[in-house]
Amino acid sequence: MIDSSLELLDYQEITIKPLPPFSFTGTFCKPSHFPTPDINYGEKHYWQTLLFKDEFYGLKIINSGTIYDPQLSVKVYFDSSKNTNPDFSSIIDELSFRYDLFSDLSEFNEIFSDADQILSPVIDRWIGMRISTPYSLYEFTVVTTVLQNTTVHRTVQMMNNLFNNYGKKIIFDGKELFTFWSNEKITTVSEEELRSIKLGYRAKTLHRQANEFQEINENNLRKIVDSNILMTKLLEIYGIGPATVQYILSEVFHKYDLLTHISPWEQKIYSQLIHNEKLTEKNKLINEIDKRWGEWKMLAIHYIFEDLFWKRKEEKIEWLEDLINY
DNA sequence: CATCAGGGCCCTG
DNA sequence: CAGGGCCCTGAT
Repeated sequence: MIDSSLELLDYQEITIKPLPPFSFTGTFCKPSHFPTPDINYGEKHYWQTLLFKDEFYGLKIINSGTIYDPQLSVKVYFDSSKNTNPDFSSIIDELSFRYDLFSDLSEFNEIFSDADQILSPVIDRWIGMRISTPYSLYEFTVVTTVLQNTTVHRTVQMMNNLFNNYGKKIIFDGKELFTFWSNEKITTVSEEELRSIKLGYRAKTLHRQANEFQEINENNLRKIVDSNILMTKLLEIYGIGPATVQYILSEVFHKYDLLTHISPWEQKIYSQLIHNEKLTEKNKLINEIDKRWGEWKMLAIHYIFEDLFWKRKEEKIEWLEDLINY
């Protein structure tokens, strides 16, 4: 790429105290997600880029607290030559929403941490974990679009092609990471060009979405309380169908009370974990999940899922390997 | 080599 | 409301 990289030397350190209990690792590190070149994490540190209100930022998030007295130290790197007065308080608000830092999960913990056979050992390990995302709705929609009808391997390839062509490479804290691009940028790119970076028919989807997002105000969508109303709105976006909308509802908007669709590979995983069998009928699974976890079902599923993928990092789980197509 | 399915969705009939 | 088409790639 001709576009040169941008080095961010100045930073401001801000402190956020999430609502306890809070799991740093559980909230920031998601082993079930595929890797992207805008994020990097280690034991106690997490780095990501951020495109926020047309400005590029680099974030280093440090766990400087404990589960019951949580604290995050966030170094916000910025481009002091152009961005002389960054709005740090808006950045704090945005991170708080995206990572769901202040939600109260005490009811969830109370109901399930002792009595629930499947959940209680998982909550034991991951108490305070949030369903979170580093992304805006637009960015998340791009991710889910390149996930559709393909293997993880090719998804990774498509994301890298997108970041290489439309992202901005920034350097901060010794890290070299790409930022996401704006939807405006994609509106100026032809569908043919998108096809040339091997997005296949998704080129059309991404192009239409970029245009549609000119009219979408994410902050207004965040104000919608009713999950069903929000779901209906989201389904109006081209390329968002029943599978994708579930991920968006829980990961972007932190709505946990809707489960209407189960994809084939997830069906196999739930069958194993809940009924200890190869394949349970979809409706039976949906009913069982609703009966067990009610209003909290998507959060419960997330806990179980991430726990499973953490285990997978330590030891191969045979029945699971077959379901993950790399 | 050729064929095919893969963490869906849109569109048509 | 069921089912074909969609792009590319690695597996067979």
